[in-house]
Amino acid sequence: MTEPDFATLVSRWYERNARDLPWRKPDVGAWAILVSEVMLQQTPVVRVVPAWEAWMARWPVPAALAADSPAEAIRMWGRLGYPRRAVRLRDCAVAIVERHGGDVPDRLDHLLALPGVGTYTARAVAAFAYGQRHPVVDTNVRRVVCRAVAGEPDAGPATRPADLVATEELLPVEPAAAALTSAAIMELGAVVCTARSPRCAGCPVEGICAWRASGRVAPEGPSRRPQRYAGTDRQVRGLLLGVLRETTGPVPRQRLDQVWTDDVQRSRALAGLVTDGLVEPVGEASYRLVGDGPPAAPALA
DNA sequence: AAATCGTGGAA
DNA sequence: TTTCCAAGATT
Repeated sequence: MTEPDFATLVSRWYERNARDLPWRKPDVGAWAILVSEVMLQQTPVVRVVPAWEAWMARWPVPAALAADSPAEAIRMWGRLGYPRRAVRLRDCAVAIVERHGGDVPDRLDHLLALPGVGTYTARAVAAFAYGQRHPVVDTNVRRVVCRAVAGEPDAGPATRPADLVATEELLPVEPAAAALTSAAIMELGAVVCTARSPRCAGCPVEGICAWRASGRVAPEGPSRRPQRYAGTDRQVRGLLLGVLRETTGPVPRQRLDQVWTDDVQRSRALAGLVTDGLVEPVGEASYRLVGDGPPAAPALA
């Protein structure tokens, strides 16, 4: 008899240890999966759970979100971060209604064509919602595969085609089993094979992990580029949006001016929010979240 | 292809 | 206190 392979070991572990997340319930549809995947982009699970519950209660189908305003989507997004995702998710709902009759498409190419849906999210939906056999590679999977298979301390900065290939080779042939395996690898990276202090004791693949076998060599050199936040345009955008989010309708520019003293930076941040479709000018000296109120008066004849 | 884009909690 | 980083996408 042969030893269980990587996919089998991780899948068995997952079946006993998977977290009980709401979007993993057996009856959730593709829309629920899609919403969760977008919210989880760069945002921790613990913060997503309540936001996802509220979002799904309000907009249980794509058509419901598509019929509401970007402003409402931005408000419901709350403080999940990267609020462009809220606008894109609504754009995505509109596209699903227009192109696919209101149903989340199951084809990878159609998914990839949706706003805010990239390589990871498209594959995640195809696999987790529709049970298709596609490698689903996020930062967790990249790290796990990089360590366990290649024996390297860390993965590259972004998902590359080689990562998809390396992951695909680990998946079982049967589509449902492959999808389960992808979820399992992701979960392993999230709770066991973590970035900072991996808990190798209790890892289901400790015995066949290349990184473990080589003594868990540390990453070389100074880590990645600094990720400072204070004083950046991002912070200013966040402050501006915070005011607009908590106010209904137009906000006088004079009030927005109070969130940041540097005129140049504040103006640049506000212009960026407009460019990104989050904010729109109203009249001469006011701004509001996009669609937050009646549309601008049409030109009179 | 490197930069940009929020937020908050834990180490 | 500072630093790290958490299911990426877009340009």
